[in-house]
Amino acid sequence: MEIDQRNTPPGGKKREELKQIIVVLIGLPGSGKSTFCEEVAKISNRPWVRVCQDAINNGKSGTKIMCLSVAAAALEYGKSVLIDRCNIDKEQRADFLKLGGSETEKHAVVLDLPNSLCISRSVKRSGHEGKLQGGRAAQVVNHMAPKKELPKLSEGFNRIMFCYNEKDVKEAIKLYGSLSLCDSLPFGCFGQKSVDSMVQVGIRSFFKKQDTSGNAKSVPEDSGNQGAEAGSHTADFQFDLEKASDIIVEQVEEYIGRIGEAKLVMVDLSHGSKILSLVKTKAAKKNIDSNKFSTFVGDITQLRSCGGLSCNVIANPTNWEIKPGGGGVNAAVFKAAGFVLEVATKERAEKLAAGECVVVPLPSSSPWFGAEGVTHVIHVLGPNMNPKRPNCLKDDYTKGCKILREAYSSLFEGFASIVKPYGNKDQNGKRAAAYVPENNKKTKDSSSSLSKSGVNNRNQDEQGSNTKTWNPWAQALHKIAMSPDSHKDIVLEVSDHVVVIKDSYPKAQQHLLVIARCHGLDSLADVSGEDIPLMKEMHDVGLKWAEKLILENNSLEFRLGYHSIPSMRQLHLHVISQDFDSTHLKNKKHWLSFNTPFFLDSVNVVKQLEEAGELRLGNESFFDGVLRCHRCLSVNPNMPKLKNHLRSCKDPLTFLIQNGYLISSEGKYSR
DNA sequence: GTTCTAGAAC
DNA sequence: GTTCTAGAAC
Repeated sequence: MEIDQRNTPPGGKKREELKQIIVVLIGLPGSGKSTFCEEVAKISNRPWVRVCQDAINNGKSGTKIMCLSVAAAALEYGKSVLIDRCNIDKEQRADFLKLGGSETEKHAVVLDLPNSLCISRSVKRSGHEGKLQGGRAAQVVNHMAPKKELPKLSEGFNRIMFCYNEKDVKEAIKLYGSLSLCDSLPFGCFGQKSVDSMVQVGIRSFFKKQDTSGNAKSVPEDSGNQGAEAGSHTADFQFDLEKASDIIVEQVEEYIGRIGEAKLVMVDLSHGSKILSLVKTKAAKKNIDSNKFSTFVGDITQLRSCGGLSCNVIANPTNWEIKPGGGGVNAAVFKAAGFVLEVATKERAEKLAAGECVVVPLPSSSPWFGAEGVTHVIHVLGPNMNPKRPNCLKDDYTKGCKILREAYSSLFEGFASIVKPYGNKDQNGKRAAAYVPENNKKTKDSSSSLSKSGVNNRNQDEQGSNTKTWNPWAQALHKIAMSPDSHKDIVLEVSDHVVVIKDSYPKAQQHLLVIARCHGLDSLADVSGEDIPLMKEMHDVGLKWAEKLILENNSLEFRLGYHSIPSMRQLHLHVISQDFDSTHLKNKKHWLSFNTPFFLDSVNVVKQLEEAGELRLGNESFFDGVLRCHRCLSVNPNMPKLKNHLRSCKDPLTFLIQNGYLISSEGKYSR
């Protein structure tokens, strides 16, 4: 099931690789950043997303983290991104350079127009998104101007373009606006005046932190020095091992009954780990079921690929700022999970106090999600007994033990909250496993209390349909599948294995359901490898109907997929046009259930079953998300506004096209 | 899943 | 005042 290569370029040429670019605009207020972005987007046929800090918060000014999050999502969806904020110094730019993959090109466009021009423009403008206008604008520009710092390739940019006047800007707009999907630009610095002349025009402070060595070091490697926690030492485990193992076993014993069928495994990288053997012995003494709690020697970041263990949830002994660094498990976890974990973490909590934890659902764009099947990371902060680190408890083991106990307790509470809904329903199904790294205690204290909002997430895990009771209103599809003859008025097609109907409450112009007729297949949770032929048949039937409907109206585009956790009983495939133009599309859940990873594309479901033999399902935490347009990725404040926006947004569905998920008159799946 | 509606948000 | 959301009931 691969994309039909014939479809994409109309010329029949083999599809070239799509080049994604992140362009970091650099310039004072009034330098023309927003105009640059708007002009480029206007003339370009490439899917640009403008990430504007002045308007990112429902049209109001937002935070850098919001910008990072939106930019990361846009890149994930195959868009190129324009970062429309001042990005005046290296520090401001650094996080944006970590976005995207190694294939993503990082460009800087410097709008270094005269300060006087920036000021006069800012003062005069009205209706500015960031409300920066009038006299205050002049103040801000004057304040900001001395802090300007010239970007360098060594920061991580592939290309830097300097504009000093309106003519330069126009040329840059033309250049970026003319880039088609697969075009690239030469790497290097372009248009830069000589250093001497720059000093002459009085931008001396651009050199504030300039590296005079002339070395253009590769920056991406130095991620270690983020935050106070970074250091050359690995996380020194200086908690008394006897005491620690007592507490661990005691806490495991207390919580093991509360996590249903889920399992706990404690992991250490080193053979002959003292803490592992102590815990193992003590757990055995207490007759803790070794099927439910075990120890394991191996790399926590590669448990599935190298250890053969299928785990969803990883406990991470982090630092108080919940940031990468430290060199131990924490550094490894952040590295394996990628930058999206940092973004997802920041959205849930800024810092942790000792003994606290935060549950972070891992975005599906994380490499760890795909490679190892990790769905959640629980960051937890333990007590610090190392005098070389701040907030050392010295030898105060009364306090230390209390905090360690709290740390494990909150960790297991967090884990239980993830697995609870389905964890104890299934007898033979998949399970969520929490991994408790050995050096799970460390470092600093923090004064602020943590928002534990992250703890209320539910996990996909197992939806044991054998035990699930379905409400009467949820039985309609089941009844149709079991006796299609009694529903001839609504059945479009019936075969031995499937029934096709129009959805009674279509969420788009065209919305069909391909329902499996098999007994005992209530939802994706019941599907296993043996159902692959059925799933393929459902896909083919859905595809056939989509193609038929496209023949009748070639502007329709379709997506085929399943809800991770359906409301209606009986496995059913949605065949839904991507206009989402329907009076029945009413609430957030309607939208999010089709436009987040809660919706699983049929091709991907089959692929996962073939490759892994089991499925990774989405969970209901996606329903907490924002209402983002599936085309241009803009965020809309409520459903009516989103629906209004959808009526006019014409951006291509790049993400779906790229992944071969979209069925349109332009192309189709191979069979 | 939908409908209805109280009350929150604007 | 109107618009919009979200929870209860089915």
